[in-house]
Amino acid sequence: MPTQELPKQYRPGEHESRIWERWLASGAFHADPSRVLGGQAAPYAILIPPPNVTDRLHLGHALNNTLQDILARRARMQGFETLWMPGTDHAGIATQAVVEKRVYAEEKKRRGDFTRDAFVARIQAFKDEYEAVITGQLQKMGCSCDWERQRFTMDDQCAKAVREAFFRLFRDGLIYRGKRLVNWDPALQTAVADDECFDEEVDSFFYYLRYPLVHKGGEKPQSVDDAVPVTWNELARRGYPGAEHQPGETQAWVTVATTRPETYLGDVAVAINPHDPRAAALRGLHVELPLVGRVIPILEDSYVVLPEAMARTDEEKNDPKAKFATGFLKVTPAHDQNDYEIGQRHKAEIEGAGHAVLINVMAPDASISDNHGWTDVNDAKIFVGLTREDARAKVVAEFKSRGWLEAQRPYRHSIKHSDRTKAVVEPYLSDQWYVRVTDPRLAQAANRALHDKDLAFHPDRYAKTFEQWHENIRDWCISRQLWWGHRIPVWSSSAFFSESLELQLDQWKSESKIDFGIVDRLGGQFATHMSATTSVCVRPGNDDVEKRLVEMGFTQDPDVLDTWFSSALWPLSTLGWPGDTPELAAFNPTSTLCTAREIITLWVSRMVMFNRYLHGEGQGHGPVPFRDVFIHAVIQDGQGQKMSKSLGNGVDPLDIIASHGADAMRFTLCHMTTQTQDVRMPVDLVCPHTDDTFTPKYITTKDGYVVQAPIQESPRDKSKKMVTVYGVASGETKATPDMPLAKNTSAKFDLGRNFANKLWNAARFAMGILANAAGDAPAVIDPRELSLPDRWMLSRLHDAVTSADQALKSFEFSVYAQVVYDILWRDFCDWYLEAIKPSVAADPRQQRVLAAVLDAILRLLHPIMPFVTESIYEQVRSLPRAQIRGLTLREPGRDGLLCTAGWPLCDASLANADAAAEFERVRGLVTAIREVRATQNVHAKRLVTLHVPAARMDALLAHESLVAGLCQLGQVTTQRADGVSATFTFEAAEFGLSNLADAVDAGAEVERLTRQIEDLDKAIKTLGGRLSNESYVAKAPPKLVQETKDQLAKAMAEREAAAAALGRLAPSK
RNA sequence: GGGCGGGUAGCUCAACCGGCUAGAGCGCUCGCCUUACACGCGAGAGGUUCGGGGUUCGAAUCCCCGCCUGCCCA
Repeated sequence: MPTQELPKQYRPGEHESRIWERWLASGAFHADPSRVLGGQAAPYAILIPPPNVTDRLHLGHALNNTLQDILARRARMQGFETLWMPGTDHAGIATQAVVEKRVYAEEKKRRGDFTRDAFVARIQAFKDEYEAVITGQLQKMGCSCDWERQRFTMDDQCAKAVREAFFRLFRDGLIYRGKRLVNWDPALQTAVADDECFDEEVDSFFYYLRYPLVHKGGEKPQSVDDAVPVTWNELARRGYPGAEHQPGETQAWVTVATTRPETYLGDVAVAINPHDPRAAALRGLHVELPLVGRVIPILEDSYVVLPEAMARTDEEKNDPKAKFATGFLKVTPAHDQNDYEIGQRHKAEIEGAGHAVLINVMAPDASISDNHGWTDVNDAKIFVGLTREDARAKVVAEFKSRGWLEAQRPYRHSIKHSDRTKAVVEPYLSDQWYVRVTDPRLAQAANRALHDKDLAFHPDRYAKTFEQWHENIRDWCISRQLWWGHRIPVWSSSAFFSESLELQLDQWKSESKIDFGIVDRLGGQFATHMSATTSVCVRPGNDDVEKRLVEMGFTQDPDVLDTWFSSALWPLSTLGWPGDTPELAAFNPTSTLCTAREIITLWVSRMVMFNRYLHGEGQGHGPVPFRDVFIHAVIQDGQGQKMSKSLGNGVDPLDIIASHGADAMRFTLCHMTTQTQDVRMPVDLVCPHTDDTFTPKYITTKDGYVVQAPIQESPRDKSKKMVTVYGVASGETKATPDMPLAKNTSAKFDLGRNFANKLWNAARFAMGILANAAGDAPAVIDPRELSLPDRWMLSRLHDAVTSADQALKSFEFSVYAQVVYDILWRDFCDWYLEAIKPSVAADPRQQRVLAAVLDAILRLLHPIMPFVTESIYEQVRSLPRAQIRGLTLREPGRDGLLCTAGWPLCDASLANADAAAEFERVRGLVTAIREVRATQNVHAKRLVTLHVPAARMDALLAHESLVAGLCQLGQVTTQRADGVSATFTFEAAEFGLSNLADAVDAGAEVERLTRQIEDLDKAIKTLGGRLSNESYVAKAPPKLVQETKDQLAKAMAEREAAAAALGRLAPSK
């Protein structure tokens, strides 16, 4: 295409899809493990953090994937066999919830109206839809993934890995069944997820219950008779504040405050804050639960809220619970999440008192029951069988009648309810599966990777997050009461086994088809007696065994695995594990993982543990899944709120690609990725009716978030409306033909758009020169033979490549963006192109340098702006070339594509300090002349005359035409300017400019010179002050002192020259 | 409660080991449609580096105290 026909602006939409097709057709992104295994290339692999199929990607994902693509493309150009593995995550809870909502909204049907298989099919269809959307988004962004290898965490290959991993962990005793509190809907008798609940304020009461104090009896404390009452007199002796005011010889008590008195049946302790003045006096004492007779310890735990009167700080005083608190908290671990944690923290003390930490006093329908873990019922049998509401009334009545109810105060608070049934959600103990990550082969193995330097975080402070997580890790609950996910591969039976059945199971076990795990909390490994359950895990690929088990009366666990279980296997499953595949051999361990902070514990940690446990020699000694983990910033909206689906403030990358282009988006995102800061992204809307960009109206949600109002008016025509992403996401509005969805945009991306455009035009200009140029140049050019601008440009190129290499090596993405910005715009466009304009048409060698430098810059920019660079490269490639000694530009490997060309390599010989210094002088002089021209309003085209002090003429002569071209000089002379002229100082000498105009604005000159003198005076004062400080001269490094002296001398000389010029202009001053 | 960040120009962010008159982009002011680019060119204005103490010849940078703010884990 002739250059003249290239449009003046780079229009991304005209290039992106064509370039994408060329890339795909070339197979450039497809990795070949055999090249690694055959030793022809070193591997470089990145695993995509698989996005949830729940929703479209937003700008946070765009950032995440841009960074990965930059790393992948550069590695590919550097000659690594590069695999960027793409895929998506099934995101169990989130996806199922989204589909349930959608199905209800559209068909008014609930999950229970479908069979499990039918409903899973609906989710599957939803997943297919969003997987396609996400893939499209990534491809539009230019992501150079190996698309032929795309995976999904629930596809067959990943499912096999999940089954095998579960089997091995189960077999090795690292998976067990245990109890945990879940949100329980007693009406449906099922667990519900957090996002299936809503909070609602209800009017209720705080009840104040008195528990009598006792000394625990002998070795069998559960025997009520052994407990000895504690009297107020005794408490007074122990220093209990206020005890002396109580009737001395009667039994003392403590008062707990609770909103749920019926749960007292399951209390296992009473807790007090260690800072409570009463704590010391109570140490070692117990209380006896009324009617139940259970003797339970008094614990000290700082979770307990101090009553208002004892609060030590305003913060404590302002705790809303402080008004109601007594300082004593009943601890019911089986019926309250916070109490559960207190129970875990004080396990030993509670068990030391002779009973379990978890005492469940309810049946699944939330009625009081002694069949689900409660044994010491005693006189409390009067409550058994009551509903939780009736039980509450009766507990209160019983306490009251015995004088144990101290008070009852109205209290309004919010309570969790089930979406479906509106029933109050009950924290309820249920059976769950766990991975014993506390085993040293898992958690410790992960930390060892850090200490052995097999694994590194960037920035490295995140290593601490990783390390501390593993040090404090708790076993991982992996079961979820959902339908969407990997079904737990365990079949159980509580039946009595015949001998032949046992033989059959043993046979399968010996063939490694199944394994027995830890069966249940009773701990039986083998269950051949009635009360226990036998659970077997079936290895993948034994469908016949599964079938037979069902025939024998076994049923498969209905739960599915936590999504993170399959994500944790991502480095293995995507590469074909448990198969012995070339991909696995070539690319695991992978090279770099790019992700966000909160993922360190959720995902990074688990991948490290599983890879080390399951791969290679395994058992915690296997390889790490990746060597470097880069943690990048979080993109917030304009208000500093994190982008999220629920807030509806996520910006679709396709919107930005539409307004600015993919390259502009990528460049800007990369430019924002500094090491410490999260980034804010204020967005505007594009009116779908008029294409105007405008700032939307905002509203504050009831939760206090600031979001775009659901409906917006067109700025030019108020009658035209549109809806926002928030409006749709919140369900408040819907897009219609009259009211379409408005796209987002942000002026932030102008940076990248302008930069892409600058590159486009620089290339357009260079092509214009080079396409028409004639003349022969040597095939090999030695930089030493070149002109100053050429030598300088090559030296700058060397510096830029070195800096870019360093920046990317240390994952400093914004530095990389900065470096390429400066080399292209500041160096290549502002100075180099301007400098060679007069000479390049007639200088074939300079033409070769121009072509080579442009080519090198395209390569340097390709990872961050792949589309525009590839488009330009289509033409640059065909230019006549010469080898510039010291600069290596390897030819493309496939189809002439830049994405397969070599990363620029600059020999140290290209660095040229002399050329840099010399060019810097030219630049200084040019800038000084331009400043005078600007002050004097000299027209851009007017050629002015430069008057040079005779002593400086020789130095200048060599670069006269260069300077002349850069600031429109007509003549250069050693004669003094007479008549209409201006003066300026450069390198402490006085220069003149004439022929500026018909008259010189003396006032402007005086102002400029005066300002200059003021600046110099300031500098002289600073520098002089530094030198007059004896300690500075004595203690600072001599080099620095000398530097200061030189600077001072120069400033003083400049000041003198400027003052002289000023004196001539305005002798009176 | 534990851990990790941030507070620098009107805005968004830089500033390596403590050392350049604290930089860049946007915005602003002035002049230019200078045949690559007005998504541009040239020239400018703009900062008590959150507050207070300390260490040092020298502090945006290190230490202590305080204030504000974000995130992760519990």
